[in-house]
Amino acid sequence: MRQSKLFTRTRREAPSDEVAKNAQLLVRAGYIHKEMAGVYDYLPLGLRTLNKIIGIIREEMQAIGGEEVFLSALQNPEPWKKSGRWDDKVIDVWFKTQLKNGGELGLGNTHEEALTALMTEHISSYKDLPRYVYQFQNKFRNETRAKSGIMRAREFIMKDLYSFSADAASHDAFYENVAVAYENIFKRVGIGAQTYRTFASGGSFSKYSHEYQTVCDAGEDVIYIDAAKRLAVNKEVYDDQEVYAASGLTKENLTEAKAIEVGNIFTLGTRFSEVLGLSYKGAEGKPKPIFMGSYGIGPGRLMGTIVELLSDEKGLVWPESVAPFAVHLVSLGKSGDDASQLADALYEDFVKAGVEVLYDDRDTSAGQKFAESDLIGIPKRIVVGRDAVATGTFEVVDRATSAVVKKTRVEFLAQ
RNA sequence: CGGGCCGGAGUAUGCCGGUAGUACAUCUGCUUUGGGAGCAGACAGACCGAGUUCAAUUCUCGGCGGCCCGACCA
Repeated sequence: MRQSKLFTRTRREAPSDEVAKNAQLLVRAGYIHKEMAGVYDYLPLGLRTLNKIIGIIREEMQAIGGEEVFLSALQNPEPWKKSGRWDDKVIDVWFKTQLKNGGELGLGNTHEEALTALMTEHISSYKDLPRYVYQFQNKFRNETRAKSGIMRAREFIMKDLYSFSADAASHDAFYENVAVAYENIFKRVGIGAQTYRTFASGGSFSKYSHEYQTVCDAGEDVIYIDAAKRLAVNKEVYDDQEVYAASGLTKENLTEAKAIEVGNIFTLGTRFSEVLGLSYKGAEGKPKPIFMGSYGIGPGRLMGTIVELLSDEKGLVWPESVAPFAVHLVSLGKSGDDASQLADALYEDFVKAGVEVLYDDRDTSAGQKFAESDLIGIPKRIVVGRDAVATGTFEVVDRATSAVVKKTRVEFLAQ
């Protein structure tokens, strides 16, 4: 798209009320806007990156047999009362509201209840199993303290996957499939090397769960890592001997680090299926509760994590896989002159070739364009100035490494 | 939820119990155009309420909002 048509502006300075690096840079570059504490809007560039992340997650969910749905954010209290989680003392982050006629509603903070209740209409036999259902939905959590920019928000998008299996053994096999899919996701968005499968508390559901923790000083969690085994232990279970028995880790070999929880995988067992009546008939005709799991990734938090890890003093630095555009075409010409006409032609070529390109066609100074381009963080910058007009070659600058190569228009078109 | 700090043009910030100053952004004109250009001009501001005072943006209290530390995070 043409940058002259992009409504967002960049800022030279970070807002005084943001300390978190992710929020400072994303606000400065015009990716997000803060609506209130813990509530952010995604602007055109930010939405493109968010959708890239969502696209990668979706591909990996499809690859392990996930079926995508979109459940409502408004929650019927009934299934929550059956599971015992409607009470504010049980879930302290509830946002609740009323219907005009006085009935109560909740804003979904997770979807185990709603989906489990829904699936009772669709699963009744062992022949219907397994089922893997996921969605991208906004979650609402009335956090007592929102913090860290988009990392811990009160309204945020979450990919939540739920598995419905016949028994623990088939559940365990799928659980490992999800683990592989998650590792693919983190690798593909550029944080694979810093992300560890981490043993964590299972809460009220099971003995322990797994989190995916990305090592980063901005993180809220403390983990203990065995780098060779690519495994870690969350501080909350650091003193739990069962974790070491299950993981094969040795406490003495672990090193401490701060980390961001970018995903989690949970065994739920029959905790929800039993109270909500989700069962199936086996071959012998007797009803059995379905064995469940739940698996979350917050695409917004993932975006913030990528910013925390990869950005530099000049601004954002996106991996190609999640960048809002593949190419930032920067024209140094003034509208109508040779350089500008050359840039226009190259832009048209890219558009025809299906290359995602942001074209800075504005009449502003070169310095401002470069500074803004660095801030926005698109992986490749192509500069069209006097040199390009004189030599027919374009300077291609790599945002991450600052490496420069020269290419002709023919070479671009051949790619 | 406990503790601390903060609230001023669109953004960032200096000073101040007595005419709210600066930079950037925006608008106009001229000159510029390979690293957030220059000059001239213009537009634009004290969260809400109460109290103290001759006088409050400034001090005090309350509310609302924001940030940080801690607790919490199924």
